[in-house]
Amino acid sequence: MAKDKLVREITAMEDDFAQWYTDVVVKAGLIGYTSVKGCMAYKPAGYALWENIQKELDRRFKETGVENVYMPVLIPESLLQKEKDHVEGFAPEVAWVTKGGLNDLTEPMCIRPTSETLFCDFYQKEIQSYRDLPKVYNQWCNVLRWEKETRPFLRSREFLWQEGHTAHATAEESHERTIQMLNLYADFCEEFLAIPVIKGQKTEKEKFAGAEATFTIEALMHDGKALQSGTSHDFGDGFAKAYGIQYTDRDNQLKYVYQTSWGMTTRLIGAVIMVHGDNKGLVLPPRLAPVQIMVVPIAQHKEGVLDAAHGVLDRLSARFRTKIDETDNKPGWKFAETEMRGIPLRVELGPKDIENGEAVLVRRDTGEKIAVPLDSIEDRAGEILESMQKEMLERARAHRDSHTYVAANYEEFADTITNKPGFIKAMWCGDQACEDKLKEEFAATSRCMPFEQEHLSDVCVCCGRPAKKMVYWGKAY
RNA sequence: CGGGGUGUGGCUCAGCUUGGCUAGAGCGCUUGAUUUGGGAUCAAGAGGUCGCAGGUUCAAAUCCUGUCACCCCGACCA
Repeated sequence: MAKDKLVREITAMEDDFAQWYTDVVVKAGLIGYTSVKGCMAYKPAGYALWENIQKELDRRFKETGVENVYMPVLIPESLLQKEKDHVEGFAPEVAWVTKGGLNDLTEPMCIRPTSETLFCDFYQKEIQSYRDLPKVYNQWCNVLRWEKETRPFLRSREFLWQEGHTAHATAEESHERTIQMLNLYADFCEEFLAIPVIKGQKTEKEKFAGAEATFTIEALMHDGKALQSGTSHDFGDGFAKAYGIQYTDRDNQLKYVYQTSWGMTTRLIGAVIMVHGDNKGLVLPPRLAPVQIMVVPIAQHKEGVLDAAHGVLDRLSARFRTKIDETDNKPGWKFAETEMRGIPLRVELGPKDIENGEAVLVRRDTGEKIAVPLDSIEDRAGEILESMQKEMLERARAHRDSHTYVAANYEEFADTITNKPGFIKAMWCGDQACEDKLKEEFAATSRCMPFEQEHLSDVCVCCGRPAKKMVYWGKAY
C-alpha cells in the first residue's frame, strides 16, 4: 500500500521518460510553473543548485584570469544587424521591445539572446592598443530566446547562464583560450557534477552563428539522448571586422582583434537530473548538493531524541552542508522526501540507535544502510560522500560507454539509431548533405567531431565516399 | 508556424452527448486528538467569477460564435 503510493508520485522512467523528468523537477521542489510560458519560478532547492554551480565555475574561471562584468539587457536593432550570420542565426528567436512608456521607440531593441554584439560594441570603444589586450571578461546574466517548445531547464525562454567574451591580439591566443575554457568546462562537469563528457568540435552545420569554430562538450542522458552541455567558440577576427574592433600593435600597425565566447547554462541542472536521477527522484552528486546530509530524528516526541539529533547535526554541520527534518511527518514521509530531493546522505537517529550509541547512514544512490558509531560519524559520512561522488561519475561513464555504438555502414547506422538509444560513432565525408540526410531520415544530428579520433573505416557511413572524420551522432535534446 | 488535445477549489479530474433545483470526488490545506524505524487514523472546517467575451433560452459548466492560454506531436534552438 505504502509502496503503491510512493510509486504513484513519480512516473517510472522506463514507462515515460519525459513525464518522469517533469515529475522529478516538480516533486524535488526545484521549480514552479508560472503564468509566463517557458519561464520558471526557481524555488530555493532549484536556485541553490545554480548558486553552487556558479560559485564553483566562477572560482575556476578566476583561476585562469577571468574578470566579471555586466552588459545591458537590451540590444538596439542596428547593433544586432552588424554581423550577418549572427543576426540570421538569432533573428527567429528574439523578443523585441518597441515602446518606451506610451511612445514608440525610434529604434526597436531586442532583449539579449546572447551578448556578442554588446561586448563587441564595448570592446570597439575600449580597445586601442596592444597594451589593452587581452580582455578576458565574463558575465553572469539571464537571456531570452523565444523558443516554440519549452521544457524546464532544458529549453526555457528565459534562462540563466554565464557568457565569457574575450579579445586577443592573435589567432593563436584566441584559439588557445577557446580550448582552455572547453577543458575547464569538461573538468567541471566530471569533477563537480559527476557527468562524463565528450570533447570535440561542431561541424559547419552545427556551429554557432558567426563563429569560425565551435567546440562542445556532449553528455549522454539516461534515456540515451545527447545533451550539449557547454560550448566554446573561436570567432577568429570575424566579429572584429564587422564591429571595427582594432588596436595598434607594437609595430604601429592597425590590426583586428581575435575573439572567443563560451557559455554554460541552467541546462546543466537538467543534465544532472537526467544523468543521475532514478525512480525515487533526484540524485545529487555530493559536491553539488546544497544539502549534503539530512538528519531525520525517529520518534522525535520521545525524551532525548531531538536533543541527540541536534547534537549529531551540530557536529556534522562543522564539516558538511546539513539540515534536520523536525516536522511532525512520519519517518516514512521524511525518508521519501529526502530521496525525492536527491539529498546524498540521510542520518536516521532514533531511541534504539541512541541506546546503542550509533546512527544509521543511508546513501541516496545505492540505498545502502550503514550503522555507524556516533563518535566516528563525521569521518564515516565524509568517506561515504566521497565515494558516492566518485562512483556516480563511474556509473555515468559506464552507462555512456555501454550506450556508445559503432556503425560501419548505412544499414548498421539505421539499425542502431532506430533500436539502440545512445551515441553512435561513425565516419563522415565532411559533406553537409550527409548530415542533412541522416537528420531527415533518423532525426539524428552530428554531436561533435571528437578530439580523440578513431579510424573505424575508410568511407562515410552515409554516402560511401572517402571519410575525413569520425563523428559522434545521436538524438539530442 | 502546421496537426491533435485540454481549460471546472491549491493539484488530478468527474459532470457536458440529452440545458434544470444548493456544481461533486480524491489528494492537499486549517484546527484538535491519537500516532511516529518506509508516504498514519479519526473528527470538525475553509476554499469554486466552471479560461474570457458575446449569443440562444424561462433557465447555460452543459448549446452556438469569437477569443485567449496551456499541453502533446512535427519544423527551429543552450
